[in-house]
Order: sequence, then C-alpha cells, then structure tokens
Amino acid sequence: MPIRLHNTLTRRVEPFQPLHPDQVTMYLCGPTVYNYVHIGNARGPVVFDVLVRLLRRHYPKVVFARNITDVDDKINAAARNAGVPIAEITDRYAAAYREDMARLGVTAPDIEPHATAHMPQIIAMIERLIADGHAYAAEGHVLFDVSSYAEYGALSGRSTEEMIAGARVEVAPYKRNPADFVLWKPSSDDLPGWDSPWGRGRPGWHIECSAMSAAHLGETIDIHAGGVDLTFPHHENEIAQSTCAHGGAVFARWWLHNGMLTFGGRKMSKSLGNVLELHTLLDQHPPEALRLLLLKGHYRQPLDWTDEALEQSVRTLDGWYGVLRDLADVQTDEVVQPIPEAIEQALCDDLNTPIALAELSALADRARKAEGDEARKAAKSALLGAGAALGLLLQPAEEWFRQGADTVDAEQVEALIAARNEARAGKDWARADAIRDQLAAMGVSIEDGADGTRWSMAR
RNA sequence: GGCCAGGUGGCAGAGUGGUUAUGCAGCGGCCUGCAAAGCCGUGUACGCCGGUUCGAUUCCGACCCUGGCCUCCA
Repeated sequence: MPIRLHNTLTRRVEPFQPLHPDQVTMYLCGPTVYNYVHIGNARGPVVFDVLVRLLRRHYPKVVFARNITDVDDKINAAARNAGVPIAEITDRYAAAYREDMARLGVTAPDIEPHATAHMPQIIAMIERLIADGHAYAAEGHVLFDVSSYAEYGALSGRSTEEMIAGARVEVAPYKRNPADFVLWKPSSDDLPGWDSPWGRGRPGWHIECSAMSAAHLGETIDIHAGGVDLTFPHHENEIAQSTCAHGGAVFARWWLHNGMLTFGGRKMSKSLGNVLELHTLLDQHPPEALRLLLLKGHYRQPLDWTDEALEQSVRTLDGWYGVLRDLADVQTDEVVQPIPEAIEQALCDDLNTPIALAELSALADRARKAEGDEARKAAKSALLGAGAALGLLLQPAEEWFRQGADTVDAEQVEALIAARNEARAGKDWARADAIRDQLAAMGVSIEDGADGTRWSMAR
C-alpha cells in the first residue's frame, strides 16, 4: 500500500517515494533545551512518531534524526539567571525532554545530534557558502545573502520583495539586504563561543539543522518535519543554506508540517504565556490519554487542548482497555501484532489518525462481541495491532485501571471487597453499600460481575 | 496590510456531489439487591448569501468570523 504524504513544497498530498528504494531518511526539528517543554511542543514528536512507525513497516531501513539545540541565547539567559554553567541547563532539560517523550510513548530517534558537537561541520558549511558567494562576513557576523538564491521563499510561498516590504525585522546596518539572516555571530567572553575564521563566536539558529542533517543523513534527505510555525523563516533558511552549500542539490524532498496546538483558542506558546508544561500534565493524567488526544485530530489541523477533551480521551481508553481486560485470558501469538488493513490504509493516507482511531473503535467493538477462542484471539490481536500502529494500548489492561493505585493498600481493598461480598451473600445491603462507600472514599470503584468483584481506581 | 489554513450535531473530530464517519456526553429500555460494566434503541449537523447542478455540507464567487506566519516559536 503506497504511502501518501502532504508536501508543503507543493501544498498537495503526493505518493511518497524515498530517494533510495530501501531507505528513508527523516529529520525532525527538536527542542532548544533551556526549559521544560509544553504539550504543544509534543504534538510534532508524537504525530511524526506514528509516521516513523509506519515508515519502518514499509521500508527495511529508516534513519530518523531529531536534534537537540544546545546553543542559543535563551539558554545563555537561563544559565545566567540560574547562576549555573550552560551545560548544566542543557543537560538537565535535554534529559527531561527525553524522559517526557518516553512517557508519551515516543520512540527514541536513531540519531540525536547536538549542535555543540557539530561546530566543525557548521563552520565548514559557512566557509563554503562564503566561497561560493552566498554569504558574506561583516563586523564579526556572517550573513546569508538572500539575493544569491533565486528560489528563496518557495517553501513558504512568499517573494523576497514582499518580505522586505513587510519586514519587521530590525535591520542591522551590516546587512546588505534586510532579509539576510545570520549564520554566525560574535560572542563576548562571557558567552559560549568557538574559534572560527571570523573570530570567536557561535552559530545562528538555522545553520545547525542544515549542518547536522547533512552530516548524518546526507545532502538530500527524504523528509524534513516540524511545526508549521517553523516554515518561515527557519525551514526557508535551511533550504537556502543547504541548497547553496551543496551545489544546488535538493535539501529535503518532502516537507511535513504539523498544525499548532491551541489553548484557549490561541496557539500555545511561551511568549503568550498560555502553556501547560508537559511534565506537569504527565504527572496529573495518564500519559496515554495525552498521546491519544494529540492523535485525535489530523496532524495538519489546529487542535485545541481542553480539559474536557482530555477527560474524553481518558474515557475512550477506559473503554478500549475494558475490552482488553475482558480478553485477558486470551493468549495472542506474536509479540508484535500485525497491523489491520484498515488502520494501515488510514495512516498511509497522509497519516489520517482520526480515521485510524475510528477503525480502532470498530475493532474494539468487534473484540468485545467476539465469541469462541479463535474469534476472540483474532479480535484481540487485531485490536492490539491497531493500537501498536498508533503507539497506544501498549500496557497491560490491569495497569491502566490501577494507575495511581500505589496510594491504596491492595490487600485492604481485597479484604473490604471480601467483607462486602459476605454481606451481599447475607442480603445485608446496607452493610454492603457502606463498604462500597468506604472504598469509594479511598478512590476505588468496584464492579460486580459473574466472575466476582473487580476493582479499579476511580476517575 | 500581505501570505496561508479553517468555520460540521451538546463537546471533540473525519469525510463526501446523492446512500450522511467515529469517540465522549445525553435520553429510553434490558440486565443488576442497588450500582458499574455490557447489551438494544435513540440524534438527518455541516458559518452567511448567491451561482453551477436533476441534486451541494462537499464545486465556484462574494461576505462574515476564527486561527497561523510575516520577530523567538513545535
């Protein structure tokens, strides 16, 4: 089944073909590690994690890189404010990022390049740009000369003229053209810096992705992904730099952009102050519900984050895990379940996760109603396979229902349930209900079934 | 102002020129000591105004509204 993906370069959904038939190279813009990330920052990593899982099923080799930006003025400011060395800030938040992503079920990238580990490549790329007349040094800075690249603006769909006309950028006196952007800038002694032909300094933001992408994935990669807010100027600048530094070779063949997560109707962003930190949400809610919510909308559409939507996601998972709990006695064969056709088809269609989730619901329905060993086994396998494609339903059902159960004494709960069932046997309904209330006060909810009473943590 | 998305039932959110997803919530019933879960049933929604069409939520045009980018940003 061919994979079709929307390419920002053409603004259309196109059949995906990697440059080399057996290998896919993909780069995702990662975080600048100066603080905890918010849930909006997790949308790209989650949806593109689903894409990477899909690609791995279709191609023998997928090389997926997600960088860490560990040189940046915000990092410098954070270190100064905290009175600690820069590396302490970057190490701390890079580690927090990895942990947060893991908790969201995002598989680790094959390569996680750090900007500070690629200074020779960055400097070499800048030198080449200067040598070929695409960049110029001025007052300790090196700037990319936008006028040297005719295609500038092609990705974001804007002309150089209109960018200059509408430029709100502060036009530095050393710029030849207002749209020119910084490749290298000087560092004072108190700032991190590297020796270069232009003096001690540090790279501009855009050049690192170009250099790291080329270093690890080659001059031409298949997919470059990121948030739609990076389209301009970040990705536009990356294209200009990379193309010019590589003699005109295509930089990225597919550009994928995820829509913004909004909160209160506005883009969630630190500058607006309407952020929900990911690590806080992960502590307060089931991580899987966060992941599900991020996949409920199509990745290119905006998605509004609300408490209600989160609550709905929890309930949806309650339903699915409820089915799996009822099928706990069924052993499935494979460790990795095959992916049901309908799910694969939905994901191949430009990563249509809402359709995939609708199919998953249908599979859950079928699994709930399946009768007979073979049918139950097949249905469970299909449901788990569907979940795996989306990075969902990967924990034991009991675990899902017992989240937060470390606050209660399981033995005590069992004892109370036994006492209640004794009361029920004696038709002492008052006592039975009193015990149920007691359990409820502990945060435990119970269900009487044909096979006895089972409990879970109340929502 | 320029460029780009989008406005779908109570909420979330797909999709389609005609048979109208899915989830959550709600309502009625069954089951249950009562609950819960489950089961059965239940909702003709597509911003506004024109146009094209036998027929438009889906195509075209105008309008209104919302959001994103144009500066750091996933």
